[in-house]
Amino acid sequence: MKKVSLKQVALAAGVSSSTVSLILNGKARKMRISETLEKKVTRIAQKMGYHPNQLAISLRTGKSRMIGLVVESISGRFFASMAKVIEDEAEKQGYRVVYCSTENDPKKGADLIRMLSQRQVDGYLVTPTPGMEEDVIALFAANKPVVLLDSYYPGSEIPHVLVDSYMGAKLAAQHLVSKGFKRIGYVTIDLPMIQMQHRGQGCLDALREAGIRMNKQLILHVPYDLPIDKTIDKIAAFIKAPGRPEAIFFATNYLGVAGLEAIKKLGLRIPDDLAVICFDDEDIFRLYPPGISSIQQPVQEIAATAMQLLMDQLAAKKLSLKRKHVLVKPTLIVRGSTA
Amino acid sequence: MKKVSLKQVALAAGVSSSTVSLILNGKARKMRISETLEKKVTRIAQKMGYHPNQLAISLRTGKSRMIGLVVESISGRFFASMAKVIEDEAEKQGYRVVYCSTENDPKKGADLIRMLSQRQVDGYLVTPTPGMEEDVIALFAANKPVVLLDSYYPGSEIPHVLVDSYMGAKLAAQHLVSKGFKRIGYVTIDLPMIQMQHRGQGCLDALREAGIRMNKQLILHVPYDLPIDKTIDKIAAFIKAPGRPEAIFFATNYLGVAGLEAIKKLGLRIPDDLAVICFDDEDIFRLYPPGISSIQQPVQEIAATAMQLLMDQLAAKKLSLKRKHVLVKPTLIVRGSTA
DNA sequence: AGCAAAAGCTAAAACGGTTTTGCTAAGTTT
DNA sequence: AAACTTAGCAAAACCGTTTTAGCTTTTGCT
Repeated sequence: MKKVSLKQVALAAGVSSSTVSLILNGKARKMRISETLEKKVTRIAQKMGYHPNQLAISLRTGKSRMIGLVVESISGRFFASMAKVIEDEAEKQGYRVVYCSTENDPKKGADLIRMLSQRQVDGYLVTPTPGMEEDVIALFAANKPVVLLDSYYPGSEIPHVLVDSYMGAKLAAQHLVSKGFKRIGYVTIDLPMIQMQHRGQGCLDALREAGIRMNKQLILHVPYDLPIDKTIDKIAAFIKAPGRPEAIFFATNYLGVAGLEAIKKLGLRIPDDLAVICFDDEDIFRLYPPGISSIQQPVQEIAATAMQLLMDQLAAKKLSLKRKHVLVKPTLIVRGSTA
Repeated sequence: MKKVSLKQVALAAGVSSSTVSLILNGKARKMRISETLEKKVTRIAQKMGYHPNQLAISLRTGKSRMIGLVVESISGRFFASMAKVIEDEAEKQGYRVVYCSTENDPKKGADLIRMLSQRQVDGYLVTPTPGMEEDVIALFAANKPVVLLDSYYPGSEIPHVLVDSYMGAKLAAQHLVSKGFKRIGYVTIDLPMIQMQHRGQGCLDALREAGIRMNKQLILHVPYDLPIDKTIDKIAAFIKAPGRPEAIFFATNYLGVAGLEAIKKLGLRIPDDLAVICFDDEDIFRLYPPGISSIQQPVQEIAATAMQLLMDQLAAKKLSLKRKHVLVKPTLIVRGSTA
């Protein structure tokens, strides 16, 4: 089944390996190989079950036809929803996708970039996490095709595509306001990533414009490396603190799910005791009674656009793209949790 | 950042590339390279930012240090829960994992195997799906390390590790019986995979042993390629059919989630109107009120064992393993849905 | 007939490493 | 002093493919 090399085919056909290579790559015409021979070699290669060694091809040509996808967590929803779209898109263009997750380990990100580069991937799709900034920027500076997903590095020119966090957060907050809620809580994660700042700002602006002032007690910053049960406890404490919110806006779906657990633990009813909305949708939000409102990211569009940007870079030698930074529009999904 | 080759390091150090290779691979001692030179070359390589081209190494050594993981769906839960464990385990042994999904496309499975083999992966972890049987068997026959997950091919000797479906199904059915339910429905998927037969048999035996006879109307076979909304409708129809079940046992978590949607649609209350238990746990089952009972697979154990089996094959030249077929024990998780 | 051009294919270098063998010079034996 | 070791490194073969630059043999033309 394996181990059939060009050389063996050549031997069997009684020709040189270059001839076989030319024929099998469709360059027979260009190289004036006779049709008779072409047919013969093709048949023999077929019969012997020849399949080229992709490693050798990559080594020789310098193109691996692989792109690396670096995400935060391979079990996460972002990955799950993105992966298939990206893979399909890549396949259409003849590329394979290699998935990697940083698992929030600052140094693992750098390692992964290095590892992908050693394996000669042609392009990189990465969701920026703290700790890999220099490596990604170095990569792009070295003229490697890179597209950032879900976030970006302010000050760097690296192409990216992500949802409009500011707009999404504003939509969510405005929705809560329109439902008559006054004491609106905001639960966010304590990570220095730019989109988190945008979400906070969007929420703040919406409330300010509605004439609602936000005090510190209505904002919860959850440390990013807190274990899940501690996170739930922290949110529960936040919910039942004096001056408790009537509605909560969770800035990520991870926090939203933790929030649901906290609410369940406290025995509160949604939306009667507490309304809930969450940035970024989740399977569970659709199903969980009474349905959790959310800000939905157009995942399909993000993935497709990112691949487009990447393919542009792969194709172009030096051609500078026009739209390198894409902001896609989120959608407000209203469900029972904010009724 | 890139493009530093062995040769360049050798040139810079004023030695031959073989010397550099030997030193960088720790074979300096064995080859009696002077310590002075070793230090010097190491330093220079470091300073130049040399990183070996993995493709070239693989081509030369014949080992890619990659293993291929072929699953049904990359967005599915099975993948999500398995991937991290496998990746961690692989990393410990210095291997990278390449993920692929067949997406239930019979011919894509075969393509993937071929593709992985062209990329010279060292070993294969695959969840068998219809349509790739011959290819996987051929692979194993060609002496490639292969381990099957989640299912297996009866009659083939390929190592596998999976949960004891028969026992799991029996546990679930017995649990329902012990709760006093008489009219127990069984919803399964119409796929010819062996573990599905075991689940059906386990359920049947449990009921028979309890003196409950199962009639055809209490069994629903959902066609495997039915779109999700049709599946939900079909389950809903099954639930409200004459002679409706008091409790339902879903044979897969996919069916279980669809079932929850159906029940929600019908406005039934769990467990008052209908008790529910499901083979294979899901995140959502923990959270979904009142908690959905399930048969939990020890995912961690499955993944670790599978990697163990694979690594054994990778290490051994011909050494036949003792335990090639592993059946792990499932656990009954009792939640509110069967109270 | 003589010569250039075209046809049809191959040799060889290159990609970037690993690994075995070989060569030289100094040190050790006898 | 001749014969062996041994230390220290370089040469070269090899992995499987692509690709360019030839090398023969025909064919076409005058």
